[in-house]
Amino acid sequence: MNVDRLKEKITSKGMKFTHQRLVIYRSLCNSQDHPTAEMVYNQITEENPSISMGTVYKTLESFVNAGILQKFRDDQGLMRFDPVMETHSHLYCNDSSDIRDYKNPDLEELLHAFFKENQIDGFEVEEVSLVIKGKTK
Amino acid sequence: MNVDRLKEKITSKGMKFTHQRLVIYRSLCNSQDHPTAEMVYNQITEENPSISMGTVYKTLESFVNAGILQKFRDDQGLMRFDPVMETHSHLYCNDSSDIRDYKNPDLEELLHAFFKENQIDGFEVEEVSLVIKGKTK
DNA sequence: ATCCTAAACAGGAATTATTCCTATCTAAAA
DNA sequence: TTTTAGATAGGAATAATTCCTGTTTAGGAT
Repeated sequence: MNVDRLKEKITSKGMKFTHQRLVIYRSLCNSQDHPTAEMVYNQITEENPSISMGTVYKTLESFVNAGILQKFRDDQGLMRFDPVMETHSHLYCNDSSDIRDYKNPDLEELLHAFFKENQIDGFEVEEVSLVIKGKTK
Repeated sequence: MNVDRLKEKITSKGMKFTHQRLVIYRSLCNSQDHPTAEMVYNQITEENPSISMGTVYKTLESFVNAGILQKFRDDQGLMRFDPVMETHSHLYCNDSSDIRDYKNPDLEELLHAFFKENQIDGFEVEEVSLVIKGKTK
């Protein structure tokens, strides 16, 4: 994604466009590994040594609030950030800390139909996601 | 569950039976709210003021290793402990930090069949669980 | 029943992800 | 160009969890 499109993404949500936000958002868009705040910091810090850890945290949180990123917790309790906004599941590798994306519309359809059919007493389902654990082959 | 059955549960896994383990395991068996280590500590500390926080953490971890408890992370990154060992899902209330159990054999069957049918390239599924978010009605 | 030892415990220090605080700076509207 | 609300840097504070060490104890052996 080029700078203009990154800028457009950021400003379209009413956020000021800053160098820090560009760098942090670009880092996420270029990564496939659902990085933690610290991973983002390590990735950008060589080219941008003046960007502080606090800014990374605050910026990631702002992106989540603006609807540009999703966040979730991994097994170790670390917050992970994900630029893919569509509904999808994650594959957790039991042998490493790898987390891959898994998207399957059939599965979503299946689950949607299931919970429409099987109402839960005293609970209104709003969002269902899967935690899939296993081994990379 | 009476003391003898609690003791049997603990010793059958090759663990020494101690007062601390009894109290901590009993607290979990009597709770429905998937408590954190701190919640367990608060629950037992009035009757057992000499049990330390470190012991609560270490004991819960030992139970998990022995296969007496399950653990998982909630949205806030807190470790939650669960005496229900069978496969089941959790309902996360969006308005509070409540987490309820949800068990449905049909759903498990459905998911099992789905992943048998839909192999994932380069990944071998070992365990699937659901994160269900919504509102308590 | 007593002794012995590996394991468990209490208490507190250390670690670490994350949040908070505040003085300074800057994007972008006027 | 000026103005100012919001963004940032840097570091202190917080909080869940782990680690460390000296003491105690469960339960098998004597």
